[in-house]
Amino acid sequence: MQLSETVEWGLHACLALAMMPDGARIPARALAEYHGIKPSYFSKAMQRLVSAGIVRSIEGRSGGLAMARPAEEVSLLQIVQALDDSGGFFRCTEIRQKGPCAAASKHYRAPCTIARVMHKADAAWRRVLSETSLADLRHATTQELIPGVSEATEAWLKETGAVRGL
Amino acid sequence: MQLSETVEWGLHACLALAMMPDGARIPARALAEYHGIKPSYFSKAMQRLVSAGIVRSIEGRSGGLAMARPAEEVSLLQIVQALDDSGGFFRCTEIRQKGPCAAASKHYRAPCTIARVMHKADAAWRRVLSETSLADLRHATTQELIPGVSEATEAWLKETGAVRGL
DNA sequence: GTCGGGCTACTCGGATATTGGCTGTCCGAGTCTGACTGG
DNA sequence: CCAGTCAGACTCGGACAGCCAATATCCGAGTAGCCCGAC
Repeated sequence: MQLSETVEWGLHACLALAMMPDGARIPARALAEYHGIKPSYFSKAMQRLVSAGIVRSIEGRSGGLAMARPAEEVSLLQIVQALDDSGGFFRCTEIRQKGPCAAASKHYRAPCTIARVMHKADAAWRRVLSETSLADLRHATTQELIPGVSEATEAWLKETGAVRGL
Repeated sequence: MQLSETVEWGLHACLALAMMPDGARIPARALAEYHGIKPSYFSKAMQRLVSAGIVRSIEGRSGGLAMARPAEEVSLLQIVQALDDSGGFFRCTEIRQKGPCAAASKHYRAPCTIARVMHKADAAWRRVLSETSLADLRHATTQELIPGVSEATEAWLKETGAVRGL
């Protein structure tokens, strides 16, 4: 089982948005091209982030995308869940109640032992992601820049005029 | 995103097998019926556990399934990975190297910050499951038995003659 | 009575359809920009 | 010179196909047990 590829896209996109100065916005098409992603499906992922209140979309001719909240108030878990949420990896279908030897459903109040362990693992996974904010990610990324990328990015943004609102 | 339903089946099946006395075996068909699962696809899940070395299959007329190893030596992670393994939930496709502003691939030795956090979350998930053995699960289950199920199970097994090899 | 052989029934294992959801694409509604026109 | 108006182009958002993997099913190869017959 694997997370949707849109999760990776959304994380990189949010990281890029969080690095832009306040008030700036960039069209989804340009953001996709910058990451080498096909824009059509990428915009669908951004839609989900918008409806989740993480990303803000500005319409119109010089519109684009921007973070809706400060990076400090956005956890990676929120991003991931907005893009690929099924309420946890493990879903207990209560098969212990389904066999020919099951008791009355009245007796199955507490979750079964298997579900408890699996949900504990799910919680551990979510915990790591909820404890990391987008600002943490941004800080770590700026600490280990790849040589030349910042300059190339700035030049590319200037050349294409993708960033607006400054 | 969600784990395959076969994971739940496999966990319950292994728990049931681990509760049987040594030397006993039960056909996959009976094990599926006991859990209220359609046998056809269930057997495919059991196949994977067999090829992973977790479950042993005895062929022939009075054949069936049994644990291949003691329950103490089987972690839940092994069961889950045998049934639904994709090498972790998050897969980094290195999109940071794919845009028009990427540097030479020589400079991307270390994993990117996003992948690092996601892999850390994956590790936390796997850790919980690797620290729980099937014997732990069996112990916890016997501590909180549902009233009447043990008796009904024993009667059903005797009635259908599903268990062999005693 | 005992041993051997063959038959039967039952098991697992893999080859084969089917379905649901993620992936990928497109076009329409809405809106901001910018220029043009009139005062 | 300035304000109002209008056309234009570009944006997001949702509706519409395609494809892959998980699901579901079936049948065949193989084996252990059991019955029968011969010695």
